[in-house]
Amino acid sequence: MSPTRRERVRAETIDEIKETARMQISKNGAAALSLRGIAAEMGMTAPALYRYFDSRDDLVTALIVDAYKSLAAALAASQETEEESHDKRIMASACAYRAWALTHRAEYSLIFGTPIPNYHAPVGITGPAAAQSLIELIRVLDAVYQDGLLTLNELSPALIKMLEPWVEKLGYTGPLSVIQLALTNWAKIHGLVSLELNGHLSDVPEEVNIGSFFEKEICSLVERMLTD
Amino acid sequence: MSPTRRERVRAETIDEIKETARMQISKNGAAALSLRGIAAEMGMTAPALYRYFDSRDDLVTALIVDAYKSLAAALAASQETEEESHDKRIMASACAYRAWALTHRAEYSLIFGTPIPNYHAPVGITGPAAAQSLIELIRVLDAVYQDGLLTLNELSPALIKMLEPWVEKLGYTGPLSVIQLALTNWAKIHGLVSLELNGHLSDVPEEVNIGSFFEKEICSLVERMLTD
DNA sequence: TAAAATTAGTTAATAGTGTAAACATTTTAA
DNA sequence: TTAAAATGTTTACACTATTAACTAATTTTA
Repeated sequence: MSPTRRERVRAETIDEIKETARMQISKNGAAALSLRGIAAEMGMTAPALYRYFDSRDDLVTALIVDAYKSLAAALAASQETEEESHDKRIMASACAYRAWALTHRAEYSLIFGTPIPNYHAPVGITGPAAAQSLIELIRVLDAVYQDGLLTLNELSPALIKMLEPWVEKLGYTGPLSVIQLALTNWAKIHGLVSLELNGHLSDVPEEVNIGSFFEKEICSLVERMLTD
Repeated sequence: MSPTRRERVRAETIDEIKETARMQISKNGAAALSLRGIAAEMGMTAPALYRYFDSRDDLVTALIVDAYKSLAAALAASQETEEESHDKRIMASACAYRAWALTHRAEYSLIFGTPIPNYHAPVGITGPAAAQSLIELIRVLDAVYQDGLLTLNELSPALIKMLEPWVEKLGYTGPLSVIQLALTNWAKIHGLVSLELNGHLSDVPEEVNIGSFFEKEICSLVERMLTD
């Protein structure tokens, strides 16, 4: 059944609230998000927002879920290419991760930054959303594995025990070692991007040179992963 | 000249304020820090704190500088050992980084988390403090370099341009390549620790198994860095 | 030692914040 | 047309940082 008029304008209002919130976050930082500010910019009063979100935390949770979806989409889009070479595809994935972070700072800080005052993410909701992004990173490595070109590690019992919960969570049926590689790759990429975005790599955050630094690192990361 | 009585109790009060702040941060998160809360716990009123810090931001800055000093000290302490083998010393450094992060969550989130609402770190003050920590990471690698056991990379002109500012900032006179290795190592360690602390690696943040995951990663990181 | 100056605290007030309750208005459905 | 549901508003409360004005204690100086 098609949505009624009322449902449509309600959905539009929700989108407007979230969009306004994202603008405020990218302008003043995630923690400075203010319901009153959002409402004012929309020509409403703050309590009206409670018709759409039960609390500020609920709004933040919705923003986080959206952010994960957006990141997953960006990663997926990076693989929609004719390119066959695995190393280039991995590189594209890593660069897409960094590019998304640089162009979606509000969303990035929502996901990976220190949470907002007194906000505690409901893992039941944000967990699955986060998994979607990681799955995209795994997909790329899985393709390499399918071609028999991935250097698999031997896993200690302790490692296996830690990785096993991910199997179910991600719904990935390949070897645990692929998950392990995806996680460590993610950590390295994330480490670089995180330091860059928080200004720990340079006083001039917008330095172009960091891009080449990043690419070189991903390059050597890829080299060590591929057999041939 | 020895400090007067007044200077002494003033210093003690400042310490008490900072200590109370750290407790609040580790309890409720960095952004939830409240001057009123601190004052209440100390049996004072909030405005009295302004005799000791010009603003909440100034207090935060002081806490950040303290945190960097504490991290640098922990890293330095990890090297005060009879152990001669380089890989074990590097491992000790990395583990000390992680251990410090796990045991000083308040300080860690102050340094590496998303900044507090509307707080902007004065780089002139926090920058040098941050450098102190990085220097400790470099020191370990420099020892390897001095023994001629470090695999040095060739640096592209773009990379050199990015790394050069660090030379002056850190006061390190060895090859740029050592700085590059220290930075990328730091990024990888930081990536792992950051994901772990923010609960991205597991639903159960206190899982012991993550430790073995971390150690295995640092191991292979070290392997690739040492020649022979 | 007495007076002056500095320091450390207070209370009161301003301008923000999220959120709950009560009420009014508009839109939809019977 | 009437009842119900949805969407607002205003008001109020308990928080937050910060400033100004004032008081009391301490230290310094004459």
